Amino acid sequence: MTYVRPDLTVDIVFLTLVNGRLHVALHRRDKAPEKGKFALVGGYIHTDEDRDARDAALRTLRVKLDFTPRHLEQVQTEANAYRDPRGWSASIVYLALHDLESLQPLVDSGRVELFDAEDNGAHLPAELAFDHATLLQAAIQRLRAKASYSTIVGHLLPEVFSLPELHAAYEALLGIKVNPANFRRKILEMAELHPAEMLFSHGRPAQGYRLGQQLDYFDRPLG
Amino acid sequence: MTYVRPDLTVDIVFLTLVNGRLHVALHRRDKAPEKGKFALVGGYIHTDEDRDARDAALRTLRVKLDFTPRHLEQVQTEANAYRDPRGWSASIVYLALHDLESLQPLVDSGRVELFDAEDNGAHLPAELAFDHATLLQAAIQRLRAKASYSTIVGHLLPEVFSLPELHAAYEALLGIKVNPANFRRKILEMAELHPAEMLFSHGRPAQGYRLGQQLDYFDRPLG
DNA sequence: ACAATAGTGTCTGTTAGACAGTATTCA
DNA sequence: TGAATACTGTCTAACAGACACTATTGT
Repeated sequence: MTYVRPDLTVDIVFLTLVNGRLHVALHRRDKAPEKGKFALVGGYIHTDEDRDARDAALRTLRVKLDFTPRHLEQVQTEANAYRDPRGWSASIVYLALHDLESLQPLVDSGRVELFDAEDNGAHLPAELAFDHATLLQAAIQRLRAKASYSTIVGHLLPEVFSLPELHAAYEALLGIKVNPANFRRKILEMAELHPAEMLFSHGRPAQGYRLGQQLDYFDRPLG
Repeated sequence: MTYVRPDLTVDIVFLTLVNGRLHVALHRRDKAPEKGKFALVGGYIHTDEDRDARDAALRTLRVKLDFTPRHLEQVQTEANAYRDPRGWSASIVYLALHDLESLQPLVDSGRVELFDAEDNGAHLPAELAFDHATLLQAAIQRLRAKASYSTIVGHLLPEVFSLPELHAAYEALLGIKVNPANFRRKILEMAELHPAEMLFSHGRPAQGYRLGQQLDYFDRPLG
């Protein structure tokens, strides 16, 4: 006996920080179904060219946006009979993170639009395609959960960042206040941050830092 | 253009505790490919009867084992060109947990065999089918990670359990020693445990507890 | 010199961990 | 009454959080 094989796609929740608020990169669908609605960047897995699902996500971002994000991780798989009007379908959802600055060309060229994703999606377009509003919230929840016990927040910042910047991103993402002095002490103690060049802006210059190759996980929550 | 749709399956990593060691329920494959090898319980998604992937996992367990586990959660999706000799395939991996006692009939009737899954799989059958050895390790890693900041360990115990039992399971799973007095104070403070009937064994009877409906998550690691 | 931002030192209340002691059962 | 296990009280060292202070730049 053979069974009907559901469609298998990847969808990428591409997030960045704009003025301390999480934003998601969406684009308008140019094909039916859901034509004209805003949607996550995504696409079918191409079994002939993708070695695995992660490859499919990276290829999709490369082809549709000409971009490779600083961070990409699998979040979950949404697979059911009712998410797509065409029938049973499965989407492997990925979370992608990058800093705003290097993302700006994508926005300027119109390949994606950024939408404020805070407040449970209150500022998003009224209707997103398929179940993408749900997928988005799941990815944000994952990001927030990881934020308090890992260096993942660093992937929303430029490659070299200062501790005050990291501190601000941290506070924004978790919606809490953390004493700057204590933040500094804890993060330097728990995370592997590599000193980089100094960063200049208004007042005293700040020490720049770079993340280690791997995400590192804290033994206790930060904040 | 249409694309070849990969096979879409669910595989369930079914774990329980035997004498303080994690064991996994496996069964022998009775069909090619990989016929005769031990494998995770799993199967195809039936688009005609399963509403979603979780349903497919539950149905698979019901049909193949006549059993519904106390806890079932999605772990990750392994999707690539090389995990199945027949070609591109995707497996949505679920983690299932249950206490040993109520699982025993399954073992006795020969529907599954339990294997010690500790020590990185050193005590498993030499070769598991497909990439199931990898899927198993991923699920165990997830369980261990969640153990330190949630009540998930409780799902490896009978519905009513004592704090010393929970303490022992906790120590076994994480491979650490925790002072019993401190464990007791912390867990009662952070988790929602509902007092149940007393449990008798050798010495002084222990207060029985029952988990709340939802897993609860701690604000700080336990131990 | 002053505004602005980065970074340090130190005090205090809370919590984690160690450990001694008490309680309640069965044999 | 003693062995076995469950549970409680308390002391101490470590840590989180608060906050005052110093440092280094641009204007």
